Amino acid sequence: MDSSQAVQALSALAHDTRLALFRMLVERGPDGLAAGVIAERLGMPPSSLTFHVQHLHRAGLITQRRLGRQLIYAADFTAMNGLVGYLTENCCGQDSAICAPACRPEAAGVAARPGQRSA
Amino acid sequence: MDSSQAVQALSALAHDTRLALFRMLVERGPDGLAAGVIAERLGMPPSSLTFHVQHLHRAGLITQRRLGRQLIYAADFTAMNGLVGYLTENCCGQDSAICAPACRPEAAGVAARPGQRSA
DNA sequence: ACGATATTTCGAGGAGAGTCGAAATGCCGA
DNA sequence: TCGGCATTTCGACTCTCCTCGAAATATCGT
Repeated sequence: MDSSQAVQALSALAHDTRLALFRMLVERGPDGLAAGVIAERLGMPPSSLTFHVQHLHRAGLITQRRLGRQLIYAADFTAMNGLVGYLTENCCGQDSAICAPACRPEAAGVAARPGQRSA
Repeated sequence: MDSSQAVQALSALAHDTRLALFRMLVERGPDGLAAGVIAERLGMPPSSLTFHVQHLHRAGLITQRRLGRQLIYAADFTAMNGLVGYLTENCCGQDSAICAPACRPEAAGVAARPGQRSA
């Protein structure tokens, strides 16, 4: 991931609606969610949803697949992975460790602590 | 860090100039850099620099302190820490590990590979 | 083939971001 | 106190983002 890709991904996530949308897809996992369902949950007209979904798609943060007459969107964990990696390596200090809360081995084992993923 | 703060931080970082500015401050470390120096390095007029620097400051990503007649800006690692933590916990899947490249113990040792921090 | 459903594309409008020169503010040295 | 340097504030402009209704496209069931 280069800095231009990072800016695109950051920009895609830097909006209330889109961050909520992305988190919804992350929670849902690989199954993803149909555009209509997302629009309804977010309470916005279909055309507005398309705008945001495309923004995230262009940034490579979500995937799109067709299921009958529905379009299913799902979070692309690999891409998010890349973004977090970029931020950690380029924006968290050279001697690392300064900013590595995501790197606590304990956290990996426990994972998905109920209290933290409030939605 | 709540989602509104995350959006503000992401938005602050979601711009070529500001991402470059922030990375410059990260490289520089706690000593920080004077506004004038940053403006010169980035090749932009002082008033434009102020605009971007304030954006990052409002988002809590950088600190400001006065040194004589200069204003020194420095990266706030705690804030960046918070952002990366937020993204890891809320946008990387509940069973974590899915998106934890920042968690390779080896990476911590190597860190800041010269080739990566190009611009 | 036809009607219904799901979603996108198009077009227009308003709101906010980004840019920069000129003027104002804050701080230093003499 | 006065001139000069470092930086911010102000004002105006352009450009892109966001929003949403209406029309177009794609797929399914009959």
